[in-house]
Amino acid sequence: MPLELSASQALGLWHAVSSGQVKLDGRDLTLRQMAILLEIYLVPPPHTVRGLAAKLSVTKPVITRALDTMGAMGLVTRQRDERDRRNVVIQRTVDGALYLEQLCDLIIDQGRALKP
Amino acid sequence: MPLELSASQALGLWHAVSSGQVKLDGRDLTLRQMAILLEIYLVPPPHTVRGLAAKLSVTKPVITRALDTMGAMGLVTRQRDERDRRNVVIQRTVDGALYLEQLCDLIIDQGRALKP
DNA sequence: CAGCTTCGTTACGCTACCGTATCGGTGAAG
DNA sequence: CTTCACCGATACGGTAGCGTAACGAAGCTG
Repeated sequence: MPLELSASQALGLWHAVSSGQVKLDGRDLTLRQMAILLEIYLVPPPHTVRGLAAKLSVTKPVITRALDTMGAMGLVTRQRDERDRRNVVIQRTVDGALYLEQLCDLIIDQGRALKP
Repeated sequence: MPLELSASQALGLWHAVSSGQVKLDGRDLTLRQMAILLEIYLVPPPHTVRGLAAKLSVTKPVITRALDTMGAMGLVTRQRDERDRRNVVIQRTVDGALYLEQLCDLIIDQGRALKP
């Protein structure tokens, strides 16, 4: 199910959704934080700090800090891996799912409202 | 030309493009900065600080700072309005157009590559 | 056990953004 | 000319991000 977008549709959609996010949601997630959050929720677990860092080509402290921030927002949770206690497993939360659901609705609505 | 997206397509696209931006482009624009940049390039001029602030429901210093940063990156330029010298007109640049063209390609490519 | 690797986290100095408040500069009205 | 309204920029204190480097805890190897 590939998606064929025109240049106008692509940038128009990005514009509408970005503006909508800025106007509606006070939380100002970084592009990196957004990428991390989506990775956690859209890719099957388990997720580790090291794995996320490699997947996004950023350093580990970037992940740790992002998890700190998004954890304080209630969007994710961390838990020690009991099988290898060096690892930390990142887990999803209800609030995080709700947040992405909201984003999803915004994207779909703005896509539907693309002006001709 | 409305665009009908499924939930999976919407979040998948957002995920792929966000990750691509993080990995490929060193510039880490804030969501707000991105919204401002797209507003400047997709909406017919003239653009003023006050107008952008109102359009995005943010304060004026946010716009001034974003223009400082993106100006240093070469993405936009500022110029006094000679007809009413209180105003500042924000203008597009070649580099800014190239940057958005790159983003556009990324969105289109990732949309096309959405996994079934 | 000692030695080494692999985790995630923390420390450090730095830069950039935030919101509020204020500041010059400009235009318009009395 | 004085006064007032408006626009963008700046100052300020606070917060949060960055990259590099070092750290403690946990596993692995011999």
